[in-house]
Amino acid sequence: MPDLAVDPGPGEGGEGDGPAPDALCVVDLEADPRLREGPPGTRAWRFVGAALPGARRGGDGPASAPGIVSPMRMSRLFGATLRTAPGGAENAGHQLLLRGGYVRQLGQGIFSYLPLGVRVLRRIESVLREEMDAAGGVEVSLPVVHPAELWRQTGRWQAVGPELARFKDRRDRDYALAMTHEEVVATLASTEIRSWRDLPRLVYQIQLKFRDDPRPRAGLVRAREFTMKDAYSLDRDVAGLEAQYARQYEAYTAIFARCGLPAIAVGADVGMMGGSGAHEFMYLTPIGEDTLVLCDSCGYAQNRQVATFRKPEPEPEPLRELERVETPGASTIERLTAALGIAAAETAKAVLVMASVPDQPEPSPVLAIVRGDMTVNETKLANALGASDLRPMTDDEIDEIGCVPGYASPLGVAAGVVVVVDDCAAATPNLVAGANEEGVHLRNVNVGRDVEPTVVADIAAAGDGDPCAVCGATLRTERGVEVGNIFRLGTRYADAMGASFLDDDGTQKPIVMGSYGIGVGRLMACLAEEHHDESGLRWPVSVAPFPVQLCALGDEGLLAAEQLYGELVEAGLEPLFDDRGERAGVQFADADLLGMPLRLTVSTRSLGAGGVEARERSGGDAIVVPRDEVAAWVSSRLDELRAELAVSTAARVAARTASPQVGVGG
RNA sequence: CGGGGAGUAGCGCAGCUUGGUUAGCGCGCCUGCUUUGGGAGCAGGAGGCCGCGGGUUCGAAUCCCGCCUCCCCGACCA
Repeated sequence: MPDLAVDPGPGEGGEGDGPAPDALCVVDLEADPRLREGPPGTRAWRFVGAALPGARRGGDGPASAPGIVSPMRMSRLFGATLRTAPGGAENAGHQLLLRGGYVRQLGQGIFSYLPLGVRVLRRIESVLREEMDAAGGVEVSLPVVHPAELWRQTGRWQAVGPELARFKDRRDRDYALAMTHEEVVATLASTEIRSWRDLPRLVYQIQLKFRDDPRPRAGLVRAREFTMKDAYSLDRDVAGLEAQYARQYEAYTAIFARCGLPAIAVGADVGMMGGSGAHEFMYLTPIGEDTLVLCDSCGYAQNRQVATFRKPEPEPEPLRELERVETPGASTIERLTAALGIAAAETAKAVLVMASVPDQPEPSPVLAIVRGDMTVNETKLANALGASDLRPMTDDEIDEIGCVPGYASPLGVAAGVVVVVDDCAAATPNLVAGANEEGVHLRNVNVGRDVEPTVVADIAAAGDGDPCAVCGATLRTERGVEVGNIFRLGTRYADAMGASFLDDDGTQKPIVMGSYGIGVGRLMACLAEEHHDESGLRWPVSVAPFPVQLCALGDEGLLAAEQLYGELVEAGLEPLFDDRGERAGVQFADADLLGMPLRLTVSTRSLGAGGVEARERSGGDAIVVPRDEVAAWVSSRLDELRAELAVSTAARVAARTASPQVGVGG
């Protein structure tokens, strides 16, 4: 028993070699009868914890990750379990995280993590660190408060809008809260990277971000303040970027597999990041807000924002004379085709928007044309225009450019209106289009002859039933949550921040960058969504806050459990010990709710049966493990669960990516 | 930002239409006794600026005005 009076003094038991004092106190204070009498005093807590030699035992985490390898008594846990979820929590995963005392909401999109939640985060983070390190990464920690100047240099101070939270300091200088860290990394690189010999590099951090999301929702899935693993690759050339990009793709695949999240990579839009190509890693779930376009035949997978499809080849026919046709009340494609007895594919649909283009002070009017059997994809349209933002035109604005709602047409539109025509509409002859006149359409409109498009591009949305652009098989859509992404940034940030290096040919060249993000809290939320049942969470062994929960029933059970707890701790198994002395039902219900992979129960009954009852949260019958084999059994069962995880996660992915009609088999 | 909904005890809710005793219920919490393998029973108890501010009234949780916050649906993201 350690001497309570010993004060190790500052410095000892600190960073690196010592245990996290609080974690230890929890274990050893309680074992000291002197401290069980009343609330432990601050002195005793601090001194006992710090004075214990070598008290952190076992665990597989590195010594630099305090808090990961520590057991816990529920009597010391902070955070109550709730029988009913707070109102407003809609999806099951979020409800269970609230009910289990993992997280609490503080404000819109702002969350506190309680001890259990923190432990899940730490587990995920240790997977992230291992994979980033394995990919050649080095960890940094970058500021959350950024001087505005940084963002002005890349133009994003103006470009990103209110999602970037801004404030002034006491001297009226502008600052931003970090929503991402490209600017800071590029600035650092400009001083740290001098020669081609300093490249390639990969820096990463696990750091807070703030994005003033216009609409946070679904709990941790879309928070405003969130923790993100963000990595940045620095390379000499595009070939180097491609190599690191591929390496990150592999690392991400490994990360999600290890965490037990069924996620797939899809091609994606680059959004505000800019650059030349990106992938998003999507958790496949109906609660997802993104729509993915998938081909079961060839594996084509893209976010709908950028997905393409094989458009029909228009029948060639001679161009006929333009012809007015009265179409009273036919202000929609549906009514128009009914009125004229033609197919939607024979019509042209006009969509009117105002587009904000970064260098122009005022948004410009845009008239976009697709065939009536297709719909406009706003992201594609924005990309075709180089626009940062699109919004629907108001009625006044429509009037101003000489259009009539429902009969809008590129013919006779005001000068200066940007006309974007989908490539398929441009190639289809003799379309029926609006006449910019109430109740009147035009037959035989031909792009090129009657309409002079500013841009011809693919702006049509792909969807269910469209033919795959690659193999022609039928595409289908799936919902997903974006849990990670990887961007090829190129030299945009290096150019802006002056981050260059001296190459071996004696010339200064800009550093080629990539950036790679994973939302840690979002990943946790997705895991809760994926791994639960009606009674609670069912954490994958790799991310569970504790691998095993120890329940103790009755006085005899409690006594035996105390000893067993010590043995498990000794064996490095990090048990969560329910030492509250609650009734069986309460303990079991909480154990189910909290969701540790294994549950051990010690009671008069189990001891009479020869040992300890063991049960898995994922299901199956309870078994009795002989008293002196428990630690070994737990250890080997956890190993098996770890091994099974990758397989079961792969199966979960397969179940959602294979086409439904393919039998699963026995 | 547009549209809809909600703020009453730690959590979930009723009361409000038609103002009027001390603002209720379930769960949770505290004390005692009994119980003790799937959220126990009995008894006793604690806990409320009824979101905030103003107004109407003899009197406001309740009616009126303003504001704040949160949730949901649409335009945006890890």
